[in-house]
Amino acid sequence: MNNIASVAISNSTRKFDKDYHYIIPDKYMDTIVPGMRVIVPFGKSNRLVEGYVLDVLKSPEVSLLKEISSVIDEKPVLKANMIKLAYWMKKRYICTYSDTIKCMLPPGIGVSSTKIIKLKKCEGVFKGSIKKIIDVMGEHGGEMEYEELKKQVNERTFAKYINSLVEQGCIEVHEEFSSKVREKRIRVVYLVKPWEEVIDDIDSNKIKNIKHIRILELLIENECIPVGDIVRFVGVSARVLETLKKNGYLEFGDIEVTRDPAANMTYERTLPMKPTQQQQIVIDRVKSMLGSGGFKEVLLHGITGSGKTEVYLQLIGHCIKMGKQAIILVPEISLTPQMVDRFKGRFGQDVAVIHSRLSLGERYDQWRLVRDGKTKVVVGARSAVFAPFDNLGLVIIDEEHENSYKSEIVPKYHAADIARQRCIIENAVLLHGSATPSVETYYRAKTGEIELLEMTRRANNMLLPEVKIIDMRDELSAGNRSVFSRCLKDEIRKNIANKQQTIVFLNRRGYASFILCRNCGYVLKCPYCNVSLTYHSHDERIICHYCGFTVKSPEHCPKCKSNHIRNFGTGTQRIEEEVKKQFEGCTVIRMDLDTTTGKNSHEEILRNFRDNNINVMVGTQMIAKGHDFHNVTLVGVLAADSILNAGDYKAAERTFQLITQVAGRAGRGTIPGRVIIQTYNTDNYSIVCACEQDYISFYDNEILVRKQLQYPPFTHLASLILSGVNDKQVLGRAVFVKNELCKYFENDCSDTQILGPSRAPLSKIKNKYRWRIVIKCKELDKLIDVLTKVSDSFYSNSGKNSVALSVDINPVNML
DNA sequence: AGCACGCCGACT
DNA sequence: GTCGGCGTGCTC
Repeated sequence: MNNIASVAISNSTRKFDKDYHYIIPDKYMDTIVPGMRVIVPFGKSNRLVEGYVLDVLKSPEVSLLKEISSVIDEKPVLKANMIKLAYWMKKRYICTYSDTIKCMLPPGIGVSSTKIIKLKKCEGVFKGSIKKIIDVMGEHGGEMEYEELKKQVNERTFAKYINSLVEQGCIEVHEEFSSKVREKRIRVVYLVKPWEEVIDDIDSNKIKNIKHIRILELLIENECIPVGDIVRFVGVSARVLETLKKNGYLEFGDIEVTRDPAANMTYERTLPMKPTQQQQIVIDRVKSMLGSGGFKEVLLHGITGSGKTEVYLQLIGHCIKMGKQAIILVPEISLTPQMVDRFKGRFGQDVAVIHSRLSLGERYDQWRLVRDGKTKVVVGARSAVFAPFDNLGLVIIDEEHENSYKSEIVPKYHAADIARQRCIIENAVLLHGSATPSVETYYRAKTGEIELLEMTRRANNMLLPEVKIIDMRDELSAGNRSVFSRCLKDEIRKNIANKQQTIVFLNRRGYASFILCRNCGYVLKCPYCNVSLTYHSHDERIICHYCGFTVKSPEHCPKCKSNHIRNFGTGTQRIEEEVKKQFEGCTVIRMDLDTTTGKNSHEEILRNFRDNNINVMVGTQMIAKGHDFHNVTLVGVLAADSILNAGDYKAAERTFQLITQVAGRAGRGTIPGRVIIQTYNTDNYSIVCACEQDYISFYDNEILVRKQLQYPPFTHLASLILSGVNDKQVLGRAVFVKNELCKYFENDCSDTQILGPSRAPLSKIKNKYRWRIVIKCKELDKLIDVLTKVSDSFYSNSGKNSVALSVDINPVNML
């Protein structure tokens, strides 16, 4: 008999996270299946906690098991595929079951408990604090929440008094469990008398109140109507309905409704377009993969404008026809109404759109629609990779190179890795799409690990913009100290005069400053790591973020000895002011993280820019994506090398991707666009290749650099961050971790490098000091294995000192 | 994490 | 002699 449940405990820590076995009581024998949440007694005090049933098995290995206390769900919240994924994630990300499962469930679904105290009998004489407790309870009708009572009694040893009162049988404590989200139910009314009789009653003047007649007429036409609607349409109070109930006409009831964010929207139905020849080849190839029924992974490298989205739509359509489900991931920033319209327009009710602006309730309902098989497609950002389908056919990751696919919180997963594992478990096809694929993915495609499909022609015959690179060293020697080159200034003036719009792009990253000589263009680099050194103002030193190499900030350029050496880091805000100052009467709008905090501010700014024909928009990467502004004919890229010098091994790649994308914003209309790129590194390959929109040359160059410096895809990186309030203590723990690492890597250390500990790039956040250890290792499995051992030993020997360890395997951001 | 057990100082 | 401080160890 399968009477034992293997349960993962919610909110556990690594230290005690494993499957615990519980007896399934007879009354739940037929209800409990894997994937349900239960309440179980846990720990010495048997406090009741939420748990997830991972498995149901036979006969106990140990006889002293506790029983499951109660069941939370009617239907499992996790299907078999998701439980498999949870096992895998726990290993891969060195986290807890609970961490992984929280990714899979909608926020707010978790139960929390409230302790309720009830007064039973209060015989005898009470004094002091005990009397106070009894009195307060009495004032509240003999029943109140534990926390509330504790607050009112305000005694240090409150818990003790409560325990003794429970022992005496004076009071009773029980726990109630509830979630933040639940199904939305509304009150409805429906007829209980046959409608023929109701009509008779009306015709025979038995009912004299006109409002009663109106209500009954409505109910004859509609089976059941929400109370709120009747109140609104007929203009009566709910009282009137009570009267009708009393007279035996109607009855009240509850029905469940779905909170649909798209309920009041209409979408224009779009039909599949006839694919171009290149699109057709891709579609046919992926269709045949879908037909094969096994796991397949493919990269679609399609240049901007080659019509990737239409390919996605047709593949998803095919997937639905096969009776399978599909997930399409897009960067959060791309989840704009235009994008949603396109999917809703094609698939209607079959598609659920999940984005961060949904309320908890809306999210919960969308999640349930997917779980219950009521939708077949999910469009969403990173977290949508966990959509609870059970017959997955296809996962598409659009703009696969985007950083937003990497989670910044535990577990620090990359959506592509989760998608791959899901597709392996569920025999589905994984498609990465991008105009500028990440070097890692393209490498896998070139080496034949995954299939490569290409679309090299534009579907819409758009012209490439004319790109000009401006050497800012020339500007300086010509006496121009402004942030704008003379050329860009002229072009902006022209655009203002011609009533055409301009986008000025600046990748502002306050802390990512670098040191550059404005005379010769030399950037200070670490002698050991070939990355830029960064300036730390608090001790006026320059530091390498990789190995910890540091020197006092120099006053003269080490190369040309000039004193034009400067610390760089200009923000968009300063540029906005600068535009206003330089171009009289110019209207300007700024879009960056600081101006888009509001709910719809993002859309608002873009609409304002378009509709009011604002002259100049200044912004960070968020302006780089997706929007077609037909009147934008000029794009200026300031400090194109700002990321290049940020001290990250992905810097060149990111620079290339960003410039390629920003340049694509110019000339989307009929007038050809101009792009002006200002830089001190006119001959850097990432900038040159971006100007020519030449991905292949960029890749060929970059892959050599990666190989030479042993960076991904040739190794796997791990970043371990130790943080805590006491700087010395943190360093001490970092050294401990380093020693542990050396110990475990000792046997085959030949292809592994352990760098650090050194101060993390963000050396102090919220009063916590941060130290970092970076590991480069050729074998992922080995790396994970060692890191698991090291973090286990870190926690089992953590003592009272409060230093936290955060492990990120293959981080996308080294800053 | 939370909670109990356990072994030493300042109070009735 | 007891109350209660928080170090240590465990959680089916």
